[in-house]
Amino acid sequence: MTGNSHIQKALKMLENSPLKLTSQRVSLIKTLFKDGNQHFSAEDVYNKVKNTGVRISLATIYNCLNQFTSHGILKMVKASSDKVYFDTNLKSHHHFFCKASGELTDIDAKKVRISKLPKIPQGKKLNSIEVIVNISD
Amino acid sequence: MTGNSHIQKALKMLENSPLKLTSQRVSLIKTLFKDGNQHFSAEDVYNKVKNTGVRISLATIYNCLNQFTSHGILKMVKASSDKVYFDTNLKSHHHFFCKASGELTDIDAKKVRISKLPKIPQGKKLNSIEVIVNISD
DNA sequence: TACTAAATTAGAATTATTCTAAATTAGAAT
DNA sequence: ATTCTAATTTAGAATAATTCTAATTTAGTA
Repeated sequence: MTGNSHIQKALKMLENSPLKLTSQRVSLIKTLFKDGNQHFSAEDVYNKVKNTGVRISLATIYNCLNQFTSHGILKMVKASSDKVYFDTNLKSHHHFFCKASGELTDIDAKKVRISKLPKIPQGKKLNSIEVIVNISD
Repeated sequence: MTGNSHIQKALKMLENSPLKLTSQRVSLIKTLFKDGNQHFSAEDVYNKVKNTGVRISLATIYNCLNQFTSHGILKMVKASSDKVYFDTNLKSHHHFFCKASGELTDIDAKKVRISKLPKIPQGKKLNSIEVIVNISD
């Protein structure tokens, strides 16, 4: 184990972005990408980081998560919940969402095939397709 | 025109539900279902109703929209926005969402075919599949 | 007509998120 | 190395959507 490759890849993306390499951003990435694909809210991240001993303000957490998202280092997921989740899985994929438990799980893009789609409205271009499979107990 | 059939159908659903037939609920349904399939936020509804001369408190709007949703008289839609939208289109369908304009448009279920889907996790059951086609200018 | 549980309401409370303005810092220029 | 400047961080205030509270009203039943 010569360093976690998820972390390395994310740090590389940060370096290649116009964002400055601050200690907060580096700590954040190390915490977020440590355990592979994960979903978390801003509050989750705030606590996760706090547990590592580092202290980053909630405002900074929000700032960074949003900036990471707009620079492709994270994805944002909105399921039928009341808060935004961030996703370290950057590959194209979909989600199971269980409203009762609030649980969000990845679905590999390969496991879903969309074989028919309507034409995109005049003057607009396709950006992404999100499939949310709502499940319950 | 012997009365709007969308309104009639929604009112029938209200009557068949355990919800009481209050003047607020009836006004709401008449306003919401007047123009066919529509998407609106709670605030939109509040203003829409106010324009008809009727006054219903915002708390009641929220209460009713939520109750209508859980009794199948409305659908709730969450796109990549910061508020919840309610949808009078009860048929199974999907959505185009343009983040820039905030515009949400229906896609008929027939225009989308999902020909492959992963198996549902242990002990859970499939509830619904939501496809959001994100578009931009 | 009276009764009771459900519904409505104003306004307070809550939650997630963004904003503000002051202090700090990364990275470029010297 | 030192200085400089724009970007970043931060605490705390502000905002926006939504839910809660507790008092009043009402629908539908007895």
